[in-house]
Amino acid sequence: MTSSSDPTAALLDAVTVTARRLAGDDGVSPALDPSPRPEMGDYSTNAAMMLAKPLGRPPREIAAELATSIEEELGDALEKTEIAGPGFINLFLGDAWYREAAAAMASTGAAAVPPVPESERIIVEFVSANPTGPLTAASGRHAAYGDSLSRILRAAGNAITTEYYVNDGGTQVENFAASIAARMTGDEPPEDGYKGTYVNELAERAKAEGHEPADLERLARTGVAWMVEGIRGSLENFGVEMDDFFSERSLYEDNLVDRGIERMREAGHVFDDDGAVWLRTTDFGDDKDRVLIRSSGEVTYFGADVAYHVDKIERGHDRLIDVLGADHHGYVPRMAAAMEALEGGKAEFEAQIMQLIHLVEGGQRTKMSKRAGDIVTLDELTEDIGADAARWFLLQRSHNQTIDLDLDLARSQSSENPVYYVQYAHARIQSILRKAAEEGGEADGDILAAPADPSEKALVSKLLEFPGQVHEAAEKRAPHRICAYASETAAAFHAFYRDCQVVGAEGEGVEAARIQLCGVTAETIRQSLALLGISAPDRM
RNA sequence: GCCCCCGUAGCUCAGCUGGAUAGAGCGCCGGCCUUCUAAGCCGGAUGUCGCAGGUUCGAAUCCUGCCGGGGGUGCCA
Repeated sequence: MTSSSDPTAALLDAVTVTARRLAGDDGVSPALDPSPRPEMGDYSTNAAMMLAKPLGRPPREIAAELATSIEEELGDALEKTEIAGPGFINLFLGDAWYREAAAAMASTGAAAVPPVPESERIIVEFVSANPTGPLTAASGRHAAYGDSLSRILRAAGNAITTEYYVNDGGTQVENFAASIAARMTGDEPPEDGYKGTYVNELAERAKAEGHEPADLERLARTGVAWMVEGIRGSLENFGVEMDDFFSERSLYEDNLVDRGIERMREAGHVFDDDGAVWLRTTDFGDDKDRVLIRSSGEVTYFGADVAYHVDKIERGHDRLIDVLGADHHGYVPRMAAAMEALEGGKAEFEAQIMQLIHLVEGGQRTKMSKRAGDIVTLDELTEDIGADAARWFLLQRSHNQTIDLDLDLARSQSSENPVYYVQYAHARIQSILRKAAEEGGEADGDILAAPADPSEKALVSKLLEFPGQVHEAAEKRAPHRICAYASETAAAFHAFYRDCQVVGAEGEGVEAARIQLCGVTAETIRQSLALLGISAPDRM
């Protein structure tokens, strides 16, 4: 993880080494964080407080001892140390340290992220909305989250596949076909059918292409194909990279369901009762056993889904991440149990539960029911406020949190959307770099010797956080942290912009150093936005 | 009944594998464009971190109980 070329890692190494030496314990891992306030130095560590208990000595006393060792370890890079509060050691760094740090980022690639020590092959399944209607704004939240999470996990060094499970079998597809048929003949859809206006459009198209209302089988297949086509388009417009669409029906055609159930039967976890075939998920922590094949002979959704997950494992994935809606959380224990029953922990199953999103319009929450047709679609949302803004709104909060998205606000104040704040910083930098290129030729001098303004140091410090932020977002499955980081980075740049002239700056090496810093900042912002699936415009 | 999410500023929410004076955006009040993009910057006001105990040198953060809001709990998908 750490490398000597990473400036903050070098600081942390020095702190860790001295702390371990004093404690005689290789397990001690002190933290090094940017100081909360300038008077508290540049970085601070809690090392002394962590050692207080094992050593049985007052933290400030330990801190004094550690500080001396740290100063010896770091030499000239360090201006001074101070002991503060309950026992924090604050490190004060010189301008040269920041110039070297910026230069290191410029040479290794600003946004270089060291890979996780144990890289995994991960398949992320998300959206997987029924192909009986267009994607809703709620699906959009799943799409934004799953896509961004995948990008972040990939950036952290994992091998990622993204997949959409198409539920093209089952009763809801029959209802769907019946609804189209009804509209073709001018009737109302059945009670539990689909009533959205898009069904009328499908009915028109079916008629135009010579479908018979009586041929429900064919209507179902074609209708689903049309919807999947539309869903692919919606995701594409939304900037989602979906590697595969996996058909539920193909499970039957490839005989994967029978095979999966057979394997579970061999493992001794399947039993027959009341004419149905059950999986004894209670052996693995579920609160009741689950039906795989109904007494009618039909395979349940669960039965098919288990077979699908088995297939994911057989394709060689170490970890299966399912992004599921809050209404599916009760489903998690049984799938986890099934995976345990079958594979005995060969692969990790992990569910990420999305909480609800409420769209607020005219001060009222809109109900979203696909069957009633009372929906705001993802396409409408994308068209309303743009894919970039939509993705930002959907990603900026934890996926684990119910959110209100005020559509009126998103529309009317789109120019004040936080995403523009970040994009604007990027565009501003590009403008500076264009001007620097036009007036080029004078940007030389010793960059490392150039003095650094406080807002330059703050910006460098923020940029240095990028790899750690990516790893933290990956570990916590939390894209919203990247939103926060991108905003902070933009703010640090805007402050720098206020304080520091770049092109034509006075002083030995200062202009060159600042141009370099601008380049590193632009790259970091661009990469951050890329992790969110948001564009980084050069002009606004 | 059982399970999951949530309760932090007027609003929407970060922070929650414990650390210094609890943050951001929006909204509100007041300033800043002859200078690389004012979609920006600076200053100001606003908090019983739901309540009560416990653990700790230290709790918004961890533990227990309670209150309040939302969701789930099918031989549906």
